[in-house]
Amino acid sequence: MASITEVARLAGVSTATASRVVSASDYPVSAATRERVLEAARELDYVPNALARGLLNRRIPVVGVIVHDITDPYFAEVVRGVEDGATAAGYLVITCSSERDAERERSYVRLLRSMRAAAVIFAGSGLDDPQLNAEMGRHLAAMRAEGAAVVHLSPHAMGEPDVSVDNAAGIAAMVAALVALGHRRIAFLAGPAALFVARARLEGYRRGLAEAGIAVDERLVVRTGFDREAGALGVDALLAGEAAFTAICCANDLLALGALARLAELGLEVPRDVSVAGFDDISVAAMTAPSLSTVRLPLRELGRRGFAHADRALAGEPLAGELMATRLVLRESTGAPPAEPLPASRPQAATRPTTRPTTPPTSRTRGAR
Amino acid sequence: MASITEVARLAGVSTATASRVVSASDYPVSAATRERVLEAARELDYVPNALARGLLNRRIPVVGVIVHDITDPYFAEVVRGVEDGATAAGYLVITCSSERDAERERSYVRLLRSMRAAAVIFAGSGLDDPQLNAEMGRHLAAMRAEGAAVVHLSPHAMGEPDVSVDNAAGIAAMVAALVALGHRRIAFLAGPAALFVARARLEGYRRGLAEAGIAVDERLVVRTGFDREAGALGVDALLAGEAAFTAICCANDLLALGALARLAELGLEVPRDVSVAGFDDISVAAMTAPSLSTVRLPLRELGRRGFAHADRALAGEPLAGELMATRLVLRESTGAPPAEPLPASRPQAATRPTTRPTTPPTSRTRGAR
DNA sequence: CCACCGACAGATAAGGTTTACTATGGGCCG
DNA sequence: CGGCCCATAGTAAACCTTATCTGTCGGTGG
Repeated sequence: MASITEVARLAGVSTATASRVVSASDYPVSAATRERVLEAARELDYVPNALARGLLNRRIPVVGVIVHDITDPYFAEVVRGVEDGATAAGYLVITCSSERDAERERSYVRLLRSMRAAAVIFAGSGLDDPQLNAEMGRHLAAMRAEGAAVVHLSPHAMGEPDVSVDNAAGIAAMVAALVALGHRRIAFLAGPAALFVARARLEGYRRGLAEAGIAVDERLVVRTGFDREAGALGVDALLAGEAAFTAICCANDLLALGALARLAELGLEVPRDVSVAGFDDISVAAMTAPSLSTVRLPLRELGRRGFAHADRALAGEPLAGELMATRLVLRESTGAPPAEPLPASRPQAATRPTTRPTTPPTSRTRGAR
Repeated sequence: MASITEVARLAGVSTATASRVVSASDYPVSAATRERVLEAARELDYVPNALARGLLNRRIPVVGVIVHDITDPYFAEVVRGVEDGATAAGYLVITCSSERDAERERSYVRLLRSMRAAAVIFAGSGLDDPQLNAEMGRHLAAMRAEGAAVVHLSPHAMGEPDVSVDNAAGIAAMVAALVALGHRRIAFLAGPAALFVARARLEGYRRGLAEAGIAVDERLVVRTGFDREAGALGVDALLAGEAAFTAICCANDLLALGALARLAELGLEVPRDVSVAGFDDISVAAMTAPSLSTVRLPLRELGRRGFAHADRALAGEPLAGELMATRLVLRESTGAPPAEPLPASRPQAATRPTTRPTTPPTSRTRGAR
């Protein structure tokens, strides 16, 4: 592997001169010398050693993005947005998928710190775990002190996100849309209680109902996970409960997709028997049957602005938080409420078969419930 | 930012001794000294500088994964598999999304080379572009010469992939399944002609038909892109043609999803009027209406084995190519062929409306065609 | 009792790059 | 015609870590 020393020797100049040419410094070098150096570099297939450069600059042009799960379309979109910005600015993007494991997240942050990454962008929301957050807080403070940028794109333990989406307003708008369709009894699959972003969305649900003058029935608020399986379980929990509902509003699309699948299994038709709404508008949402009413988040743009924020921080420019608007997307899964709300008084409707029935679910009529 | 020099000074030892302790070398250090050093490191919140280490080792514990598009679920799965292996082995994963831009891919490879990445894994297939591949070939040869591992998970210009999936056999199996259902006239949406993986799949299509004793009707082989939009266009092209077909086999799931959407728009029912099959089994495939018959690829495992291959290469162990089997997944989009094959003699069925009609597509009966 | 060995610690070079500082001319102003 | 500045080139230090080599000291075998 050719080093700059060899390039310099071949060109018959000092390493300093060679460095000035290949690193495009503004130090004056005569045209003839420059050409000789470039020729030598080409000859030797010289590629500068980013490690040596980084060692000197105390920083390497890399930004790390920490996501919960790279196979989740939400995060994939955000990462892509970060890449848009970062690549244009000459940075390389390192995607770190924590698999929702705090230990792994911590070790990624440590690794990024050890390689002097210029910035760390947290795409996902933090968990409310005091001990964990204390240690993470120390790490992040140290990174900032060392000149790196730290950006949060979702609510987290250390406070408000730097760039984010108005989660609460988005859910409130969806609740308002459901109310406009005639719903008064709207259930909410709230996601994990410890996840800050889920809290923000629950807050939006409460606000939406409050603005419509509807009291919150706590029995209709179901704590769940954040994936499809959790959506199915949430439906089961609602059907097993006593509180009536005509619509299910979900804290994210994956929950809604799970709810749709479970409702179909139970022979309930959407939106005739119950309306279902999601949040995020991941690309699948338009392709299900029925297609999913949801709230579109500008995820790619979120990633772009997240990087832009980091870039400004690195340049020492003044920073301001940003909150991006969401957009309501009404598709087929929402409609007018049924004459008679769920759940009907059939407790076994809520027991979940452990294996999927081999016969396709028969379409039950409402009267059958 | 504390360096090992400061740790050593605080502990009252030389940098050499401090290094031996913090880098877990097997050089003997007395227990008392070791404890003093560890205490000092804790005190100063010392994090070793990966750049300095890499400069010395001529390699940094990072593997780069080059994908076409990180938002494509296919690649997201593969990346996750690579991460599984890499994280366990102490490597950090850099995901590089080339956005199918050759220039960007080249610049990523250059960047990875410049930071002395231990390995580069190409998740996607190469394009048949001789000039481009010549230059890429030089880069990769240089990287290998410098001790880095280069792994291909799909067919590419430089020959067979190192670890891959049996694309041809998978498609052939799907063709056989369609034949078993009674289909004889099976169309194929083949993807981009220049993409090596698309060629392998086309080859599988030909083989499948040959094994069933069916001659290939070249009019039924449609060159397309590799995304949903291309699937819709492929359906249009088939309907505009003269050759009869009762099934559409697609080179990937995104094409099949596009085909399903377009067929629904045209009022054709799947599988009653025509069967549709995909390839990859991305997670959406199970959630569409009708759900998609497809071929499951062990994508996450592909990523894992891809890393394992790189790891062996770095350890200097002997290497052997691996070809992983696929699995047929028959869902709702395939069935017995209709009595009368498509296309019916209505040429305007193939003209695509530029905007989606505002009224939902009415369900036309077969007799209406 | 001496030579040697093992356990441990320190000094130093090397890895590749950039940059502040130094050096050498030639041209220009006085 | 001499001093000075500018353009250009070279020298060497610094970034941080680790491996190699050297040194010391207590102990052990002959």
